[in-house]
Amino acid sequence: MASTTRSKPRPARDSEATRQALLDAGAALFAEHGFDGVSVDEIARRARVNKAMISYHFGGKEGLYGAILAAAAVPAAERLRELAAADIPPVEALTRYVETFVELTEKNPHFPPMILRELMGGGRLFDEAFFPHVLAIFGSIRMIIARGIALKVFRPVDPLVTHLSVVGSLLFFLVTEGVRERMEKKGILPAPRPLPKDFVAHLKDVTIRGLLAEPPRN
Amino acid sequence: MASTTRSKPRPARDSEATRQALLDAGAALFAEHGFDGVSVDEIARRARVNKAMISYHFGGKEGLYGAILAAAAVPAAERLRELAAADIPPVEALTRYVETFVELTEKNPHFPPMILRELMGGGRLFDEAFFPHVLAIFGSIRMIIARGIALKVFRPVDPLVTHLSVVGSLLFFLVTEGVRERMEKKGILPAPRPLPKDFVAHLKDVTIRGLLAEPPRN
DNA sequence: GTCTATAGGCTGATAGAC
DNA sequence: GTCTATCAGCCTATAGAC
Repeated sequence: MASTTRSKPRPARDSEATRQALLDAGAALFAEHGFDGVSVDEIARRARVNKAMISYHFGGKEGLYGAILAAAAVPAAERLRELAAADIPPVEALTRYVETFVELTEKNPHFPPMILRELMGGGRLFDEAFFPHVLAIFGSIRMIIARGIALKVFRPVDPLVTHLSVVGSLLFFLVTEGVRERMEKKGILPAPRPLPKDFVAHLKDVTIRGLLAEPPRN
Repeated sequence: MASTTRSKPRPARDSEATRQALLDAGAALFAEHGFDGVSVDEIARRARVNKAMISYHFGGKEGLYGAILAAAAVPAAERLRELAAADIPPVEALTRYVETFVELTEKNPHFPPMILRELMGGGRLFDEAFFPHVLAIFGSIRMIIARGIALKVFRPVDPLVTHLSVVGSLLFFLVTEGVRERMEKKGILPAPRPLPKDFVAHLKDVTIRGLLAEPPRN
């Protein structure tokens, strides 16, 4: 795994670096413009790599796209699934879910736009190995909410609807950071640009208040 | 406005119908696949119209796209702006905002995906006549929230962050109806598919609880 | 207003040299 | 593993007949 040690005769110079450059360039471009909005020439240029390498390493444009999606979805699904399975009080679990989600997207800011595009579009990769991971990511928070209701910590809301509203507002916030940044530069943002941590704090505050069976003392 | 009366000599057979067919077909396809994911051939085929008509009536693919976006954004912005300007108690205004938003998208289900794609993407049409309307749509709810805070009906939350979370979850719900429909058909949806009215009810319930200065009696 | 035919550019993929 | 050269296919736009 630690790549070529530079002493053996045959193996190549830098195969892993090429792969990674393509994954990085592709993620940024696909997130911003969608699968159809990006050409393999652009990706190769940005990665400073020959475009034939996309076919060589990933079997083509679709293969690269799928690899990028999986590289982000698999670890995210794993961490969030663990969190949902752990025996943590519902309020804390919900909080940690949101924090973990944001933390994951700080490592990989291109994941939210890509997954949202997949949810909107016909669903290019929705049958393959990818779909179960999406289910895990969304299912985890749904389970946390359902558990909170079962324990009577939360009011008897609909878990499916509730998890959509929490994850939805979170995803929306994350995918629109770019617009706000651009608006701020133009000076047309009506208030200081909120940081992810501000949004997380708000979401925790308001949704917990909205869900709790026993309203907090003000 | 009532189109050709079929008696005069020169005017053409059905120009308005052609325009409308292109607007309808384009809206459906752009919403599902994005600007780059759709070819003018597909649009023309779906509209049962010759593709040269796109250039003739709208000056090209981009022109059609802009016309579709404006046709939905302009009336929406107008109605929501009125609502924000009216002197209505904050809780009711917030409720009506969400209801109006959903009602507007029932007339035009392709608007939420299109606007979300615009917000994510580099922003193809973001400088033109279109941008002010987006500002009005989002600004209206921000104003309602700010008013609620000023009147001490709502807790002193950040209006910018708060309106993002409300509109965000709403938009997310609307643009993911397609996936849930497909999942339901496959039998992999973990609960009965929530209708827009269920979601609206939930959003009203939970956000109002989360925002109110005086928590409601349970 | 509508349609056919076509131009000209760009797309993704690959064969074959190194 | 990498790169160059090249291909066939699709794309949008338009000139010109009706």
